[in-house]
Amino acid sequence: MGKYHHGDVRNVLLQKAETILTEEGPTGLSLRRLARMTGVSEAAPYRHFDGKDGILAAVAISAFERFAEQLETVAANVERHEERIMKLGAAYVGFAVENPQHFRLIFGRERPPLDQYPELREAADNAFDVLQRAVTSVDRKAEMTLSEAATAYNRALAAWSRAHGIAMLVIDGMIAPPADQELGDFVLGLLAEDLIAPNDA
Amino acid sequence: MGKYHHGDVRNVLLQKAETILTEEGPTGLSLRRLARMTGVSEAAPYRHFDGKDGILAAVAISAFERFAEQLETVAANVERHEERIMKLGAAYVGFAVENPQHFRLIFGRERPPLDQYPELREAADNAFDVLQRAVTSVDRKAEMTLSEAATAYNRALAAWSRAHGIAMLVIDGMIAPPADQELGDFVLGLLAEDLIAPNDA
DNA sequence: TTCTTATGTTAACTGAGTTAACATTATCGC
DNA sequence: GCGATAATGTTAACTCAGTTAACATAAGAA
Repeated sequence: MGKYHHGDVRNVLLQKAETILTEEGPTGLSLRRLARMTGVSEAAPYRHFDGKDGILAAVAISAFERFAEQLETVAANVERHEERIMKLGAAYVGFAVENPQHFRLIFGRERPPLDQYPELREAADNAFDVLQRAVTSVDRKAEMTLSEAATAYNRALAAWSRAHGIAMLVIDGMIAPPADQELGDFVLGLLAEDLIAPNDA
Repeated sequence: MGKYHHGDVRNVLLQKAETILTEEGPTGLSLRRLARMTGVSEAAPYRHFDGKDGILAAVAISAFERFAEQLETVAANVERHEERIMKLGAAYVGFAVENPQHFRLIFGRERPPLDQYPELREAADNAFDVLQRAVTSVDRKAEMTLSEAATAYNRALAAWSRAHGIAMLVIDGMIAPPADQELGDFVLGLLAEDLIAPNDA
């Protein structure tokens, strides 16, 4: 005789969903299990979310928001352009390492289709905007020629790719920092590796 | 009254598994469906594979092999070290773009655990060896100091990360070549972006 | 108060993974 | 050739997931 309308089911579901996602990833997240954990009937979640994708979308949205916030903070607090790119990359990888499941959720194939969740699309766009602005904005406010702009854009993409690749390989356990090195230093080292001119033959 | 022992079930299953994986990814691949497509009972696949992970492992192994082959071919046919890294990166991304589902399978979280499939581990290790050898081997066979070796290793990781990041972002639809550019040129451009010394302030 | 909406319930359907129990065919030692 | 054994196939069942329909009750507006 579960009491009807305890009024907070949606939030509780979201909360538990966060927990499960963090611990086991989207595959382990099942609506039935969620319902059981919440002490509510197995169909109840459907009153609050548009099926499994719906709940994943909700979680993904908040993940995108945290992600964007963290990047924004870093970007806002570093003056030099190069340093900003580096720190941003480190923050990018840092988020991935601290929240691997969320990172996978927002980038991977399990992410609900953006077309079907406008708020999700918005959250995603916003996060990428933060990234892009932070990377492309240069210190001096000189006007750029078209080709300079193109170069800046490509450099942004290249930087993003670099961070993304490191993040992915690290959370998938393909590469790891050597025993005597902190993760942060390791990442910064890798990011720097490409910035240093390899002007050998 | 399906005839017993038509003798090729395993291969047919693998074949169909390839097809489904290519078209829909690992989620769409179901043993029951596979069995139905093959015209065999729904439990039959379990005689040939160790459950779903087993069949995924088999597919992943062959994917790793193709991947390694393609990288090897590229690495073997380019003399200059820098050019080899570039071409290798392009091939890496090329494989991902041409076989996105396979690429995801061998790198992603759906990949069966390496611990449980020794042949899979072997295939994986082999592919990464190819990569690493190709990237770290330098033209001149000078002996390296320890710190030089460490640098070379880090540079290899950086190059790998770069290619991996581009591959991921492209197959996940996060970045795309501009309309007037071929994918290959686009990728080479991004790869080069980091190799060119950005020696501005 | 009564009508409507939101939110909860139970029960059912579908489809997946997996296993057990059983049946048939190959194959190998004799 | 023949019989034991392994390999390979079958059916039937179990569990769990997602999802929906039909129904019940609580809250709030008219």
